[in-house]
Amino acid sequence: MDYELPDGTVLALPRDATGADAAAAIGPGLARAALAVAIDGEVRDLARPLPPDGGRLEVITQKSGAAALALIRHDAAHVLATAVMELYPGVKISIGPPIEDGFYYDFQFPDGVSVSDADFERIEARMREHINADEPFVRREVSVGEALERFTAEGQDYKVKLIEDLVRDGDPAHPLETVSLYTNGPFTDLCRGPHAPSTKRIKSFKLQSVAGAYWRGDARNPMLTRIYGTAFFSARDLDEYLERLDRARANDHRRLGPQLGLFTFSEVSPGAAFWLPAGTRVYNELVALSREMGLARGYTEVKTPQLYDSSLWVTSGHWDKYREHMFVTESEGRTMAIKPMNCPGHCQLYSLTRHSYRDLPVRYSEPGLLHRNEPSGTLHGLLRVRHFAQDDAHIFCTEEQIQQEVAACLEFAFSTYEIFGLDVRIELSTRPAVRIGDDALWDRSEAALQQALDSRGLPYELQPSEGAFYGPKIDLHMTDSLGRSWQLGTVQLDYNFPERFHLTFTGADNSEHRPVMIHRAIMGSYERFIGILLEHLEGELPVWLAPVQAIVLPIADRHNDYGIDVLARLHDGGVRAELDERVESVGRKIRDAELRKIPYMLVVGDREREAGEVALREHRHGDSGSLTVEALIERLRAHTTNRSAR
RNA sequence: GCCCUCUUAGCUCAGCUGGUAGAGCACUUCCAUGGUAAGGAAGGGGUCGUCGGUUCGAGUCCGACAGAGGGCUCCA
Repeated sequence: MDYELPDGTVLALPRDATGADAAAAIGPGLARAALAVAIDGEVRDLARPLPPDGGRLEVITQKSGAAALALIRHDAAHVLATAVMELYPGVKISIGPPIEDGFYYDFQFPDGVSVSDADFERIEARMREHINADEPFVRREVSVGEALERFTAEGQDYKVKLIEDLVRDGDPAHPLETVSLYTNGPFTDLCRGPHAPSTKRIKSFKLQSVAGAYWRGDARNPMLTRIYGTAFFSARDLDEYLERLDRARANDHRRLGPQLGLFTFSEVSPGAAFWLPAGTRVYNELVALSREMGLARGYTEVKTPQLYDSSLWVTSGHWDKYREHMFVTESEGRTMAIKPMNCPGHCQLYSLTRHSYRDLPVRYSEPGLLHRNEPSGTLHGLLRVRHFAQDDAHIFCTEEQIQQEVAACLEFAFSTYEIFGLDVRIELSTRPAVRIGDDALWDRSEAALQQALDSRGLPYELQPSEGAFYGPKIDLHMTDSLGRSWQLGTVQLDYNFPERFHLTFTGADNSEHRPVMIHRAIMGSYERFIGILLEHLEGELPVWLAPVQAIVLPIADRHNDYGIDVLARLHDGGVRAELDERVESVGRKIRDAELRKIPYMLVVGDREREAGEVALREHRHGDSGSLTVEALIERLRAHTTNRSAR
């Protein structure tokens, strides 16, 4: 049988040769290093015979990157289960896959038994014994009946359910006859594989956390105990990874926010930030940016009420679908609810006046305060809150205008992200199974979104049937410091609200027509955006956004008067500046300003007073020489006007 | 909402198997008047998240509640 190697040479092997044979045929060093082989990209155990029809063959070693890591992490998950089975008799096992940075295994512990990270040491010790014992992973194919019998006898209900599902979900034309089992030491698991040859290949591992996870990811199912861990080919790689996590934690916005005096939280209002003066300045700058950019793009700002009679929510459909997430109150016998979104208010506003086709598109924007009663367990710093505002807008247009409006939204969005150097991930979500509107309408609207993306040459991930029931959408995502993905922007087509609110415009034919609505946000919520931005910039806000742009640092008390003079001129020049009048050494004042990440530090002493200048020190850059206050203001103004980095 | 964990001074954290609270930073005052990341000294500050229980005695053990953290589900 002939196999093509990555370098293009062809390897001829006898029938029934295994992956290990292939590696050995290439070289003895490779045979020792081999973990698995990939045939046409499919990773297989070394011990398995190669597929008889040949193909591209690649030997997987620890240098193979993600594929190799996934292999030993999967191995580690099995070793974890091995240790847990031994230490906790009666435990039920479910699944244990490798994931992005590690692996997990889900268990159901016997009643009254719980596991916490305090138990990790004991579990890890047992795992280490199995790794040091160099136990081979042995694959065996058994009949479905035998596997069911085995796991039923062992009381492993979840494994039984998994096999039953495999049978049920299989192709009826070719019913599933066998499943594969992997054995390492005393442990045998239902597993598709592949695995490395033996447990010894796991060079370095660590259990990280324990969490609850619903069986099959369904909240109606029992909650299992998930143990997370990670594994690497060397202790050094593991240490590096853990250090990277630590650094990421230092850039967590929940740490940076209070540290930089931007915002803080209090248990008297869970899920709502208290914005300190410095943070409020940042927040207001972002609102100003959105306002300025919207003005240039034909948006008009509106203000709509916070509180609405329940009848409005009945009309919008929120009362049926979203009520438990709304804050509801009573007044004079009427049931009122605080808005969780601006759209119903904007529809109401649109419907209060008549509209001609000549006026479309109408683009209402409003940084309105929203409240959503998010479940307590989902709250997360600024990234998931109950009280927030969005750079929200609703566009009412004709069907013919959809494409151009969506394209304009994307232009708006990417012009915004560019200012911050954010690299967003784009998702296009199409029609869900349960939806309103006929398929021709969906065809057109999905095509409009797709064309808008294509015309800008933007790569996107298709999310089939993930659209809203009222229309398809484009979502724009960013990751936080720990790699978790959060939605910032969104562009959603909506045929539903115009219908429910009986929105109309008078067409050229002098009859009434239904407009289409586009919901769009770019930064998303200002709260979330600031959180993501802080993590992305490691707390170093650009000069135009910095709460304090410059701080004057007099060298000694006798320079305070000159400092006051400089400060006044900076304020006159529109610079957000402070003066450090404390009785401290200049070294100390510099250190404190550096820690506050203030972009410009202005040291003033005898020389500067004499020359009528300031000595400029830039955050992270150090001494930048002296210049006049006017020159400095000019420089700051330039950065602020074009919102450049520094 | 569900699972596990955590909650000690403004912040970061010590406090062994229960005997009655401690450090660094910050803050206040005083001295030093300093040239690019911490000058020195003294001092103030905590009903140990809340409520209840066990105990002669609870920051320390148990329970409930609240908030936070990591996940899961959810995010129309």
